[in-house]
Amino acid sequence: MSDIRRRRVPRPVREQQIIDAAIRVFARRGYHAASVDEIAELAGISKPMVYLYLDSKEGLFLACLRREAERLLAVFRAAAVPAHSPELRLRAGLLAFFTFVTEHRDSWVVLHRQSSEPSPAITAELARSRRALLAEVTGLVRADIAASDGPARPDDDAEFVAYTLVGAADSLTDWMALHPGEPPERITLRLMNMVWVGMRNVLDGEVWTTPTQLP
Amino acid sequence: MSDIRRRRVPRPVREQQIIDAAIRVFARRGYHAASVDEIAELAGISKPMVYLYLDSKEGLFLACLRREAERLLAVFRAAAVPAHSPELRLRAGLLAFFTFVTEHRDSWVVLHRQSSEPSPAITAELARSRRALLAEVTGLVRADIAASDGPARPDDDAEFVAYTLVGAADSLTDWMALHPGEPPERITLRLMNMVWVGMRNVLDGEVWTTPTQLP
DNA sequence: GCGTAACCTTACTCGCCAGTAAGGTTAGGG
DNA sequence: CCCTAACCTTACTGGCGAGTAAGGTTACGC
Repeated sequence: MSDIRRRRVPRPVREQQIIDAAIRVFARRGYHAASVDEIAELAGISKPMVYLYLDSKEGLFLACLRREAERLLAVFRAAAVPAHSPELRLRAGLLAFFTFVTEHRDSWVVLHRQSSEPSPAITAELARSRRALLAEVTGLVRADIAASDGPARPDDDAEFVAYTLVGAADSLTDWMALHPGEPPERITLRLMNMVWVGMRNVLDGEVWTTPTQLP
Repeated sequence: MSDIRRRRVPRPVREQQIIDAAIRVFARRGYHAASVDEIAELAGISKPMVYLYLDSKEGLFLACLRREAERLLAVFRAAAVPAHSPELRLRAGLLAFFTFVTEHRDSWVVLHRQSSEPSPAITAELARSRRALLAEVTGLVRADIAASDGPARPDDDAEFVAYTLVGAADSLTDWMALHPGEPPERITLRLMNMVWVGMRNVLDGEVWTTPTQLP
């Protein structure tokens, strides 16, 4: 480290340290159970600093949401560049996602595992960031529709596929925790194997191909 | 209703009413933000009754978890009977799930959308109920492996597929909220279309069938 | 070298909520 | 009819945690 026992730290740096600590605590305890005191202590600072810089517990949480949503989206967009074919874009996007979650597990928990509605502002920001990710995925899926030779499908289908993909990826996040050795590449590969063919089925209209007996 | 303005209600009935109310409040607010007072009021009763019958806030939450986990498992098992072919079993299981969530949205939220760790006992019970559902799905997937003619695959793969399915189904729960008209049958059909073929790919070993260009 | 702004702390207040004490009321068995 | 157990209430306590008041300390520009 280059900081020679510097107790006093300039505001922009300290703000990031506070947000770093907050993400860890919010992820571990959830919004309500997290205490600002614990966050402050983890950031190596006392509570009033948090209020001076981030305004309130809600403001602190919003700052976490905004910063991490931005980060995740940036990583995702950088990977799924339009230069590739639709399926390679999707593959790259998934790989970027799994890599991100491997490195920033807490961020994903804060962004996507919040059940309650602590306040209108938080509900809104949470909805914003989730919609942004879903929109990105839906865009990839739609690019695939355009590349397909079938008739134009309603947007419903792209959205449906996007929800399926995001949900699957989120759940596989837990699977990763159970299998620490597994590299993101292998998970991406297996998930691609599992959904790529099926996506075309859904996007080309619903034709369940192999019913062996009818109910 | 058959109750002729009966203020006093026998314990077993009242307990269920309290749990009903608790599920609604826990789903809406989350474990920590939920107040026992609000639950009591919604159950048409005063707070000490809750403590008399369910012991503590934690005990109340555990009762909710146990009752609803049991319910969901029962519905799922009743639908996915071994008499059908593997794919029809899976279809029936998914349909049962989506039907259950349509009718008992709050139960699913309480069972599956809890990020924090309020107490060791709750963490344990939460893990138990999730593992039970995953085990059920993994069982279905394994039945499919047995029916497949490929070599015996490691259990990893069945578990991987189960996580993907549960995650996708959970996320589609949100999609359902956005499309209230959509019947569970249509969602099940689309999801089957999307994953059925791909499952075989994963279970038969990873062979990404259609890469158009390599990275 | 000194003053001022930026950085930081201790030590509070105040409201909310889990949990409880103490006792009131009705059903229904004898 | 009456009395006891089951049902239910009002009215508290105690602690935790968000938010703040008041003031102390160091860097750094001039």
